[in-house]
Amino acid sequence: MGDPSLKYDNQAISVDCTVFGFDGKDLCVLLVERRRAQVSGESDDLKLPGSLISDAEDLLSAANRVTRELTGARSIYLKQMEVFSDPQRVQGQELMWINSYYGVSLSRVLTVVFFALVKLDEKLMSYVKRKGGVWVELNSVRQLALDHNKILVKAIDYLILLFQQEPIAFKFLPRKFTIKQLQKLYEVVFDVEIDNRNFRKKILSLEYVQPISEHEVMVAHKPAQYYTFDRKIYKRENKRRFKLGFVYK
Amino acid sequence: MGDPSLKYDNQAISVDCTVFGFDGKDLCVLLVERRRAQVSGESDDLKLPGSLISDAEDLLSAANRVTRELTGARSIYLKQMEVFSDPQRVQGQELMWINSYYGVSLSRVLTVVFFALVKLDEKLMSYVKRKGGVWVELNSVRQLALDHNKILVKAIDYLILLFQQEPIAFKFLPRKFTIKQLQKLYEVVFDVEIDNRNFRKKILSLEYVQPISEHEVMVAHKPAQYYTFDRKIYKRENKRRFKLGFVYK
DNA sequence: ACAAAAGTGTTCCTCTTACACCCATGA
DNA sequence: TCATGGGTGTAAGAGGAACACTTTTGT
Repeated sequence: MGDPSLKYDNQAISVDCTVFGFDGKDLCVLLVERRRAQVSGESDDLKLPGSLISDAEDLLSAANRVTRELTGARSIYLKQMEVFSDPQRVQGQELMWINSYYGVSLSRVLTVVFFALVKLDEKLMSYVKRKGGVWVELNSVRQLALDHNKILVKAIDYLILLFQQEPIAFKFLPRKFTIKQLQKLYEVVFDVEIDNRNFRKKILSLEYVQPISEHEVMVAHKPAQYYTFDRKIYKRENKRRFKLGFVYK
Repeated sequence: MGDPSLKYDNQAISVDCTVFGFDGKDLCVLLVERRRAQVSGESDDLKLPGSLISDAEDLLSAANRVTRELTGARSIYLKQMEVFSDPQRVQGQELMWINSYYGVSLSRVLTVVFFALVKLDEKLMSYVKRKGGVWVELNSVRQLALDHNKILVKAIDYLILLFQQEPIAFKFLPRKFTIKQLQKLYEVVFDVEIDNRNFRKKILSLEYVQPISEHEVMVAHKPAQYYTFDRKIYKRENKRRFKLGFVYK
């Protein structure tokens, strides 16, 4: 038997999702209002969408359930990020709220944070609005419920890291996009200005970014070429050749 | 109240630790024998060290507890990796074993995998041996208990990824090491051969790897210079300048 | 003197940077 | 015709890759 001085019961697990979107200008995160009718007076506040998980589901399914309910989208890019496990992370009023909301009586809740990326199109925006979600530009996020500010900070770091490891930029953009849109996205994520000639060269050298025979229409300037991300080519070309670059600087 | 069709009870969380070490020649992982006196006949098999977590501890503390018990070492590099949450990941005999071992009755167990690196010195080796742990060279790992082979595969991927992001190589090596030792480590991790002239140049260009006034002794060849990892310089120099390299290839 | 591993330099090539002007369109 | 953003080329520099011989020690 395990160490008898330890107790192994009464813990619950939730998922919280940090859903990011790019509106062409800024990075936004999806938040929901916490309904706290049961809890005394305080004004409602914002939190990341989340849920306790049920006996039968794994974490990814739970995260899919949460994001689907709020956005209507079925195939969202989702990645497990980190577990927040401080036994004191939820207590007092916060814990009471969870217990009353879910009809349970837990003494602690661990949360597994998922990281999600969506394309912010009209359809999705209006679905989210109907469901009570709000998109908040990252620099405008104020105090969130629970420890969700802390979670968001880590998720932003993780976003920047992932951008360097996988071509996830395209998860943010419509199927057809211009190089300028892509550049703007990189500029926002890394908070830098990028020379567009160099950026073009770089992107055009990636074989998995393919021009399509379509241009912008109805714009008061030279219409931009549309490009598309070719997943098949990416998968094929993705063997990187040997370089000493893997030695950490 | 949450979706009343879901049930939120009877779940437990464990940590499992993939502890890696480098013996100068190979990468090894720390395994323990599962004692299964209670379970019928089968021969004991190997697993990753782990434990259910208790009500009062967070995950990192639990991982520290597990690794400390087995290695005697107090300050081990530990990093949370991934949660394995398939509701069916542990069932039947495996689940019975957990329930009888810990004196609980759970219907599922999630596990949070931690990733750990240690310096394989004499003291640690003998402590581990006394505690019943074994170091197994990565290519010699056979069938493990539970889903631990799956976990190990992910942990190895993660090791390779981390090597490119942080200078964790030094966590494997003694305080003073030779460039050849460091090179061998990179060769094993990335499974490549590295030209030693180029590798030297690269390492000597890193200001945080400092020569000390000490050389190998009692070797039947030109004694190698010892170097050391200077954490302070690393922290200071760690602002990388802007490069388009962040655009994913 | 020999075996064994440490240590050293140069050339070529690729990738990154910095930088300024013309082009196509709608209004 | 003008305002707006799209699209283009070149030269200089930094870093990575390929490559073979000399040095220092113990035996």
